Amino acid sequence: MARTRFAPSPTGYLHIGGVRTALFNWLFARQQGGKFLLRIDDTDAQRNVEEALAPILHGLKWVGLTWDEGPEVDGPHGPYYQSQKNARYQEAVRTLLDRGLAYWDYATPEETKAERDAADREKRQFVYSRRWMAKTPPERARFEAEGRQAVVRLEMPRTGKCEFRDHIRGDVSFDWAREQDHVIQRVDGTCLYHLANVVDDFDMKITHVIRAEEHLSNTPRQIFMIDGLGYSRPEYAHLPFVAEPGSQNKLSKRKIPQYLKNPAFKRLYDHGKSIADRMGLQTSADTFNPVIVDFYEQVGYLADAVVNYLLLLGWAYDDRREEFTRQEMIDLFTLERVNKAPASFDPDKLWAFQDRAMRKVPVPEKVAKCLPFLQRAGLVPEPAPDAIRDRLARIIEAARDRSSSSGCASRRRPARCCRSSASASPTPRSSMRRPSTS
RNA sequence: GGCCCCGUCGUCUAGAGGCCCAGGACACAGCCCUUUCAAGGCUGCGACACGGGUUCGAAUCCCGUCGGGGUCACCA
Repeated sequence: MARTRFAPSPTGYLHIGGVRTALFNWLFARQQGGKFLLRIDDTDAQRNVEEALAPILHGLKWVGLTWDEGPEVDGPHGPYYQSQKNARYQEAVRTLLDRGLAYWDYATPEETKAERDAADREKRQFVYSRRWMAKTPPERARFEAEGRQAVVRLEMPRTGKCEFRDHIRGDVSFDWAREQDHVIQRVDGTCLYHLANVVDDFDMKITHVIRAEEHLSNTPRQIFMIDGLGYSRPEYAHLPFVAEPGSQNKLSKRKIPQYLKNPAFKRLYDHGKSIADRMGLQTSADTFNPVIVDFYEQVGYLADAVVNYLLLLGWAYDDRREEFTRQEMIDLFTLERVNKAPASFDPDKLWAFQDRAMRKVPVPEKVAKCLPFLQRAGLVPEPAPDAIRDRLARIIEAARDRSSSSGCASRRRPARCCRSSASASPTPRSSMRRPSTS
């Protein structure tokens, strides 16, 4: 049975690219009749894991990517937080040590850095001298007598190649000699990401590792541990990045000012901001940001439209079909059809999906969807009187095409939207605009 | 810089040697429909990074170049 996972670290927000990674994992698991798990990669002990995790769980729920095992639902292969598994990781480290695949290293960070710098200066590849390597108790005792403390490093091969198959990239190979003796356990005994990752994937019986391309070059060291620990290798699929509008750079939540120079991105942002302002929402870049999924929920997008758009970022079914229901996505998705090149985020196209999807929403549902927005904006009293509901329904009914097309593709549309959502008078006109985007 | 990955219209993509002087979608322009604005319909603009091969034939295979990205932590 296929088991996939999405393993975010608790950063306090859910990146749109992360949603896509989660989506692909979810689709694959659902299609195979397998399980989709959520695991929290918090080996780097943080104080407010709970607080930093909440937005991520919330975002996944909003887009409907439910997990079968993980936080809140738990499961038979927990815990699903890496911070709770250090003993288990140390056990794996011991195994690697026992098998001679890892060693105690007594170099200080300064000494390691000095070697690295020297290699840099001489323009050669850095290879650790293993000068402070200790593999036997006497060696350890000697270094410890000097007052040194040890980390555990992998003793990586220095010849040969690491080869593996990737569902998206085909056969990939790396020279072992390029790999470093990576640290897997810190001086304080806590373990690092790669080790934890490998152990968890094994403990959780993950069969397919579907993750972003940035992990492609991390794969050899993980495979080294997987093989060393006697685990079986999962299948891999390294997804291309979601790139910035109009470029190949990885989309980043910190570059909003730069993205705002892109007209389409600016339209997307301004439209959202005008709605947020009208409702008195906080719009600092940390929370209100089109690179973060929350943005779309706050502004009133349809989760299905966002998901449908994201599905097409790096994946296509054929040369015609672009709209899919959840079930169709599940039935039709294949890793083999995922593109290799990075896909840049196109705000206009996202908007087109939202617009089209909105037109299909029945009036009563639209009323229900936009009511909370009108209320937050102070245009409708909190328990909405029936008279207002009726009137709202009639407004939306009467203006259906218009309101659904207020999100249409014309350049002026967003501007008009903004104007109307910002307008204070609860006239039919102004109140029917917002629904169109809610 | 080393290594790895990638390279079809502005953007997302279809294309697995002849069906392609390259198809669809978004955006853009124009026309039709329409009391208006939308929606819808139609038309247009617009790409195989470059150079060599292989082949009767290449976007598709091979080599090189160029370009872009990723990665090289006691981060994840």
